[in-house]
Amino acid sequence: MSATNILVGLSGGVDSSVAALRLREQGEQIAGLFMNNWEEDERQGPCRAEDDRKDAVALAAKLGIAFHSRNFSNEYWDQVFAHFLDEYRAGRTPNPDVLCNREIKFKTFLDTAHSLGFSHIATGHYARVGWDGDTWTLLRGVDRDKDQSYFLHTLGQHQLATTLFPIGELAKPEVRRIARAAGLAVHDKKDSTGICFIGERDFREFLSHYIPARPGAIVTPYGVRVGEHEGAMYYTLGQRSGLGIGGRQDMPAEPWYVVGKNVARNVVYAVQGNANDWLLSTRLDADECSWVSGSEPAAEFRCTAKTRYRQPDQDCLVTISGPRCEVRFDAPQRAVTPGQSVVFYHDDVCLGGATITGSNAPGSQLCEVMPADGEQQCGEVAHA
RNA sequence: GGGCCGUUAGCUCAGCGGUAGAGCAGUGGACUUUUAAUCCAUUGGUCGAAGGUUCAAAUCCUUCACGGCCCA
Repeated sequence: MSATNILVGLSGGVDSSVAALRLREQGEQIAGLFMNNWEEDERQGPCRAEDDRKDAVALAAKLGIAFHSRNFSNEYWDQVFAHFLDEYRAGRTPNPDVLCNREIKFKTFLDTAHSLGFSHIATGHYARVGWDGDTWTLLRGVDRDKDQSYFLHTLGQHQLATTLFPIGELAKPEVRRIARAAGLAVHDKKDSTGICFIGERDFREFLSHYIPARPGAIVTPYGVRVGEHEGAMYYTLGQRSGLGIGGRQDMPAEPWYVVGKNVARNVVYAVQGNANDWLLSTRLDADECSWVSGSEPAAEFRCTAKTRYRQPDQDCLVTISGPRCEVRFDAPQRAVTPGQSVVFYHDDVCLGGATITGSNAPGSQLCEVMPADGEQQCGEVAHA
């Protein structure tokens, strides 16, 4: 690769550090940019973003490259977080990191790089960019366990043409080994998890700062009140923890799972057993289809898909209709959740994805099949 | 008024002479750049109360309290 002018997104973690290191060793002209996209409440505790920033600064110094810093928190709030909250209010379960990549890392950051005179950007994602002689392709990271292509499925030709993923060919242990060999202080830094830029949180507590609690009933699909929740929008399909439902007479001693919810009536439906039928679906509907190549592979095609991150690929048939698509799975899927992304693959190639709007899981039909008398049942159970 | 059954961790229950267990819930950790799931670990009880029998009682006896059912 000829010498290009690359701006590397530095997070202060191992992955982006090694990404920068590799480019540097390849003789590329690079600079680093650290972004701060979330203003901490900073009530107490050390500010993690500040520590990360120091790590990024130290790395840039060690590599002898220019260091830039930007605060995109306004953009993050407007383009990612506002939508994230709207989705929760509407009872769906959004995926902020998919949006964050589309709106911040591969838009705001990319634009910033261009305006600073850089031709390319690079990040520490576990994914690869390919060229098939005609179009750019997005490939899974070689480390199947860390692959992050799921979060990158909204990238298109424009982004991939100017993006490098220097560690996409590496496995995580190798990345750490390289970091240690190069004497990078962050070689054993813990992987960051939680929402990108926001971090690991007690999720319900975090959400409650933006969406006020609204206690209501947890009900079986048959209308039996089995517990109380803090607000239907705080729960997601398939969720077990946080329901607080103990033993009940005449019911098996199995854990309870959310199988449906009705935000308007503030009811959460729950059933016992991890893989109960109420959670299983064989097809889903999705909207906002986006294709890496720029257009859908065909009006109808077979491929594999993930309905959530780190899920094994599932065989399916996709049927396109405009911006929407329908996905039929060969085997039933558990807890297909509106708001999450369904991402399509042909082997290692990520074709694109879409936002799930609904499925044919019995539990997800509960809102509709609980009409007038259902209303009554819900009111009844409130003081049962 | 009489009879029977029950009262053990937050919840549902097991233990039925040698000073307590399970599932669920909860908590912590692992995994994980969403939310989950999953896995591992773990907190928690003066066994309704008071007497008595016994070397020893959650376990036997008596009384009381509170539930539930049945007969009048």
